[in-house]
Amino acid sequence: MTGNLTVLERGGLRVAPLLLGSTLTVVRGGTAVSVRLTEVEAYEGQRDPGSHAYRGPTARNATMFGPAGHVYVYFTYGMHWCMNIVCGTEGTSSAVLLRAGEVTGGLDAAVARRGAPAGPRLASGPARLAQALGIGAGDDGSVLLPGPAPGQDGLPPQAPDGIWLSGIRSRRRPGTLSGPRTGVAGPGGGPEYPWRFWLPDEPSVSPYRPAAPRRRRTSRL
DNA sequence: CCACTGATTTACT
DNA sequence: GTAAATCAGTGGA
Repeated sequence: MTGNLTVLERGGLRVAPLLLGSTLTVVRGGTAVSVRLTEVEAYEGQRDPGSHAYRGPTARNATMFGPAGHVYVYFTYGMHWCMNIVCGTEGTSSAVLLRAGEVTGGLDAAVARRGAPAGPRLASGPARLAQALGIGAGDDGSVLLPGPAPGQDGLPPQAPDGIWLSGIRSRRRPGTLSGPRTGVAGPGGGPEYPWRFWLPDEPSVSPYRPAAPRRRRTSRL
């Protein structure tokens, strides 16, 4: 199974459910961590009020406007990194946010990075997933490589640094669930955009949470 | 279990 | 100036 990633060009909304159950492996400095994806969200560029690309290209979202098969990584809330896979044709700014997964390889490294015990919460939530994988500053724009990483599935080890995706489906798995996106403010977070997808009966799937009500931050008197 | 709060920085208005 | 595709901790039921 070589991994043909041309399916990503179909766009995030079509691709998101196909990513469920696939395996993402990140190799950094000789350490590999793998997750089996259980929860994702699609973002559809300038036609999607919930997307970072809704108001057009900026320095931050530039990678989203590039070709499919690259990684869009953004920093938010002053401390968290989140990871997307860019989909669609170049210029459409479509992407899929990777929200949760089950750690299937490199458990010790994932536990060390997270500073949390092994268990279903280790990579449950987009920031936890990115942290477990070692994704952060400098990974935005990285290329996604097809197929299992070297060292997996009987391949010889000694993988160079890289991000691999294997096992993407060509058809949506029956029983796949969907609903409104988590933490998205405004109309993009409503039921008109049920673009969050997850697998049933997976403990790593994060609980749904509506956008946080605006909390007063300055001048508390 | 649930509700609420602080953390902490960037990008954009 | 302010909101942000979040998370960990606290306190209460």
